[in-house]
Amino acid sequence: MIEPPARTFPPVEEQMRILMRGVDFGDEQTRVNMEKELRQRLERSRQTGKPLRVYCGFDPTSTDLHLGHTVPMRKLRQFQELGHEVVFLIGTFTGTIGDPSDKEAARRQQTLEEALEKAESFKEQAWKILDPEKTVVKYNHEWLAKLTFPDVIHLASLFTVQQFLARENFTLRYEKGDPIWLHEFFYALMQGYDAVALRTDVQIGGTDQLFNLMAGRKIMEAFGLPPQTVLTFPILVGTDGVLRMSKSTGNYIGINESPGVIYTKVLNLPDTVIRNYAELVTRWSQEEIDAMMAALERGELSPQEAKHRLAWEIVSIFYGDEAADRAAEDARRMHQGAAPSDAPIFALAEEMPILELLHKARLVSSKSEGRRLIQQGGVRLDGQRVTDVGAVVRVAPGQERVIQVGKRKFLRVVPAA
RNA sequence: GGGCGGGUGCCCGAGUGGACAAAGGGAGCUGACUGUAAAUCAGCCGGCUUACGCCUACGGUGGUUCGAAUCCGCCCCCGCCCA
Repeated sequence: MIEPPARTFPPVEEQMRILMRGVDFGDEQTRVNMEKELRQRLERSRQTGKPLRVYCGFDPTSTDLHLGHTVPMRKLRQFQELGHEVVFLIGTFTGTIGDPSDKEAARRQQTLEEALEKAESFKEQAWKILDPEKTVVKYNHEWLAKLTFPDVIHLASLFTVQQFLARENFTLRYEKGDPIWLHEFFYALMQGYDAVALRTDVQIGGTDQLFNLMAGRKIMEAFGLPPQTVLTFPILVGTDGVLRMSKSTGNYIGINESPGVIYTKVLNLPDTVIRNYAELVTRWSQEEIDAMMAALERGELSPQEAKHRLAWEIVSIFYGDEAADRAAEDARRMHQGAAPSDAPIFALAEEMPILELLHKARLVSSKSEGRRLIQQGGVRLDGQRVTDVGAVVRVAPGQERVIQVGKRKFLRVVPAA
């Protein structure tokens, strides 16, 4: 075993200031305890020159990462920049069970193959935030799938049923008479065992993960390891302004979505979530955010304007300033009924009934839907409302026509080469 | 293992032989209104079709019937209570 060369780290208090920003436990005592633990760990690491090992797990339940995922990832990035060792853990095994933490019902199970496939795309997207050179990627099926039944029984024996039933999401389902499958209890055990397998110093996650993170501490102790320090963060609400952002509730903003889509989704957020977004997904300092919120309060800044700033900032984080400028301009044009610059283009070889065109261009999911939309006045061709369901679209050489469905869907129709 | 109650469209949920593509609510979509959103009002909301209509659908499967989400058999699954 070769010892890695000792590193040097910034002063502990400087690290603490950066790392504790945004941390929220929902419980003051926990906060005090964890802050103290983290400080001790940082001090020791500074003395020994050994970086802390920090991790956060992400279950590959969909192919795309969204803004909610980026909140803990940005914290990982901070650890990374301070010189610590970051593990980007992909829950290839936990993802097949489904985390009951945020669910009123059990999540659909998937196969390991499906999870592995999604893990690949996760990894790629993660590099928009994390430094790939400094990140260790791990997959938890590598150790969880190898546990034997006695191992699992041992893990299970560390907890009581009451401890699990005390969790709100289980209590609610229990009281409602909704099924709670036994395997759902094992999620926390698996996540806790990840911490053992990784010999981790710090684990971070959303506040909804507190139970799972604490379970990890208990399991580490049972394995004779010092319990990990846990840091939790507020939940990013979704585009509905109420529920936690997640793909399954459809209220998400994917970091792989086009700049235009991200920009307009942010613009359409309810006013009430501006602070939540400003604090969790921007690069702004606390002072800037407080100033902006104060200006909003005094009516000096309109909510629309604040959301334009947010939208620009968020697009800029993932795509750069230029793309953010373009997205802002497109949003303005779209509001006036013009096609945005990134509207999809459809090459039309010969004239085609509009219903077929809408369907082929995937603006509608069926011809019936397209027919209804036309009857309701929801389809425009070059700004003119289409009234005839049987209308035929043709495009002259060199010409470009614009089809608009509803307020937000645009299509540019050009002649096929 | 036993008793009882259930499994309906994206979700919740009504429907117990024909009037059922299936009440109602939510979500979603379109239009009007509005400073975006929300709220409100109106419409739409399985597919194919100009339309008449046709096809697919009420856990699975096999029956009964002119006709089944609805009745019967078998199977699978969930909840509650008992063991």
